[in-house]
Amino acid sequence: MSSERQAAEEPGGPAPTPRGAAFLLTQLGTHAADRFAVRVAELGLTPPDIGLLRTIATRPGRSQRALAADLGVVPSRVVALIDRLDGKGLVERRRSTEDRRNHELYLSAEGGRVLGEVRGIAAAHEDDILSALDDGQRAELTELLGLVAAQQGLAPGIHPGYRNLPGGQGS
Amino acid sequence: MSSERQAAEEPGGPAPTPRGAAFLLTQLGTHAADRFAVRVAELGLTPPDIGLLRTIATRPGRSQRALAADLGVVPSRVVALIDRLDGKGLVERRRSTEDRRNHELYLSAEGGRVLGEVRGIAAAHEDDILSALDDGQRAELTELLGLVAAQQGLAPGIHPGYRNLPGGQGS
DNA sequence: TATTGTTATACTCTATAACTATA
DNA sequence: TATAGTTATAGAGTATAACAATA
Repeated sequence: MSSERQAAEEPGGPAPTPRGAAFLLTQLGTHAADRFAVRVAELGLTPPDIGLLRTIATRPGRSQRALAADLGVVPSRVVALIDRLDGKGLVERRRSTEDRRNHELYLSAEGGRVLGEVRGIAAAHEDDILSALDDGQRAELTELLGLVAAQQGLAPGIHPGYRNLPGGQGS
Repeated sequence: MSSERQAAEEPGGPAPTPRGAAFLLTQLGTHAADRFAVRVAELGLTPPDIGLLRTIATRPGRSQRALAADLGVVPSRVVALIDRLDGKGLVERRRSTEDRRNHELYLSAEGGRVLGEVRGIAAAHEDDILSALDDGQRAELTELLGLVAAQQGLAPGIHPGYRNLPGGQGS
């Protein structure tokens, strides 16, 4: 926040709150995540569920271990997440015939259908969040965010929220 | 995500992961929050701590109840957060002389000093996150994010992460 | 002996509800 | 009776470590 003003030197009013781009990013990122969570909750799903469905759809037949590595979470957490989706009939575990220790993960037909619904929800969500901007501004914003994400080393489509870090407020 | 492609119709490769602006926002927002958390951890503070320090600095002398309302959290949570900061000597609770039920909240001298350090950290954080962009692009991004934040009704400087919503992955 | 998936356990964060003191 | 702050408790989420089956 190179343009941030200091509190003690403002006699007229107290400390300004940060409005730098980094703060705006976390503020808007949390807001967008919250809104999306509300939307997919109507399907009985949580945002982590969605991430799993997407990842399995992208590369079907992989093991739970490999999925855990992709997402950057511990294997035991994948167990609990898959249990949920398996119980809902959205994901199937199939014992590998090559190595019977492995579970190959696949989306069920119903899982594929639900993921299609999620795509519709995501599109509506995008329109909602960006409703302040016209098409040109949306393209501009998307390009700038893409540049930042690439430079910061964020894997396309993998949400860093699967990682384990302290806190949660951010600036 | 109006430009999102469908998985089943891509024979060459499996489902693409979302790259719309809304997904980029949550991805980058979470990433920026994580990075900031790591930075302030060196001061022994968490991101929620920072938000409290900032809010108290902005409007000193207010009650815990009022602070809870500002941040959108339950009063009992403010108790725990202030306990932390009080124990570190950064915040002072003073019994109101007008209504002895109230605790007026103030930053200690040390608290003000630490908040100054946080401003430096926030500036370095901003430079880090935006290092992919030149000055013109940073201004452009900040303006676009400001438009979106205003339209979405986000209060300047108040982090929505203080709210209580399900999930955490977002799109 | 090493690896996959699982279970058992503990820890952190946060909300709800009951309680104390002041009004 | 109502309100400010506090304490006690419970629930969700997630990690670590021990375990069983398979290699």
